[in-house]
Amino acid sequence: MSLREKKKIETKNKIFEVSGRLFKEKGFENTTIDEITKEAEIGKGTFFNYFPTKEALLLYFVEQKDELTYSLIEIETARSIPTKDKIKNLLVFLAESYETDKELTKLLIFEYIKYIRSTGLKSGEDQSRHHRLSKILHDFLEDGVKKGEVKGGIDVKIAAETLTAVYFHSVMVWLWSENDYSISEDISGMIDLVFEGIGS
Amino acid sequence: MSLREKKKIETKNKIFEVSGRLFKEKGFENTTIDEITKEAEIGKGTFFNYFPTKEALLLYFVEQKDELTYSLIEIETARSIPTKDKIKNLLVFLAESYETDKELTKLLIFEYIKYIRSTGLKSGEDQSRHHRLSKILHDFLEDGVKKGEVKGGIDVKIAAETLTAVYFHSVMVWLWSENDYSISEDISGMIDLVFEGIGS
DNA sequence: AATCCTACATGACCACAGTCATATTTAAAT
DNA sequence: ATTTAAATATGACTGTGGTCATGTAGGATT
Repeated sequence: MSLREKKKIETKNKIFEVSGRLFKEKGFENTTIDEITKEAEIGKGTFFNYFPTKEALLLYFVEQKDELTYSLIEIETARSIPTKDKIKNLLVFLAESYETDKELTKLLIFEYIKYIRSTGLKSGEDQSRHHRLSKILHDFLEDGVKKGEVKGGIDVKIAAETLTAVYFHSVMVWLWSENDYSISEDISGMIDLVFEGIGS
Repeated sequence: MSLREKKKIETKNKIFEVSGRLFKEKGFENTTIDEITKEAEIGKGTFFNYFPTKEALLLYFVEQKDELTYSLIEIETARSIPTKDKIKNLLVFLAESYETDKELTKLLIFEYIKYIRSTGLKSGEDQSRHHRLSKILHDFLEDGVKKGEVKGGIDVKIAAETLTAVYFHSVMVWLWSENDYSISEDISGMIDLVFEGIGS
């Protein structure tokens, strides 16, 4: 590895380290680029050589967290249990992983939307939460059909989307609710309902 | 009405008029407060006497559009048709009302989230899209139960939330998709699924 | 009609994200 | 070694949203 590459990595790490600390200390909005660059002992312009915007930095944290979460999930859900339980476990686990820090999650979702708004989810490049989750659910459901636990006649794709919808909606409502209720029950109830159907 | 009140209304209208025109001409982001105030022939500070932020202005447009839409809906859905169709009509109608201007809708949703993020949907004051839609669906479903078109055993509240979830999710996915497919079919398919259930 | 009070108007000013021309450091070429 | 080229660093500068102390005009009080 050349000297240049070493320095680059070093600088990027320094920015992470410092900004991570500052964000925790005083929040994202109250931390300025000037502060970060001063603490990291680099010029202001240098920051923008590594991250195009302040938000891009935040986004990196999101990606890292997601990476970890999804890898955990894939292990966890490999167990062979009833399809419905598997789906419940998955969605509840995901939801609970946000439960630790409501404010941060709000911020991240917000920045995420801001991001996809400006970039427009270019050409499948971004396998975003949505597609990823949807795909996993899709697999679960197909498996469920094979095992006879899910109706054979349904469109698995639409079913996966519906469950994804239920999940995201629950998280959103929970995030912006004042009182701290358990999101798990909510999701669980909706999944039951989707399995049973509401038509008579 | 005093002269003061008249001037106030006049100024507010002027800001609307001018900003509406400029937003259409060059987009929200590319329109500066300086431009708006110059065109409206007011001081820059004056703008902030009427709207706390630039986004607040945008939000007003949202509210006005919503007001119109919901009043139309309440008339439209009074007709006595099968519950499922009623729900389909409602959600498809709502979704299609966004279909005319994808970019603007994105912007509005984004600003809306930004707004509720900062204010936190204080104390029921904001009867937001979500609660409003959820309530209408709730009524529809209860009516459906009475008419025997919806299962009696289910929790109507959860069912309403599930349908709301399906709706919002469809709109979101549609908004940020590249290709222009029909959102109506999507929603329609999901509603069918929720009525039938996916469990075997 | 003179005085006072209050609501509103105003633009100089500030904070901060992001840019860019220039400088510096590293690597390659000779 | 020297020169050349390319990558990276830098901070003065800019654009813009938002603030605030001060000014001004409408309306009440005498």
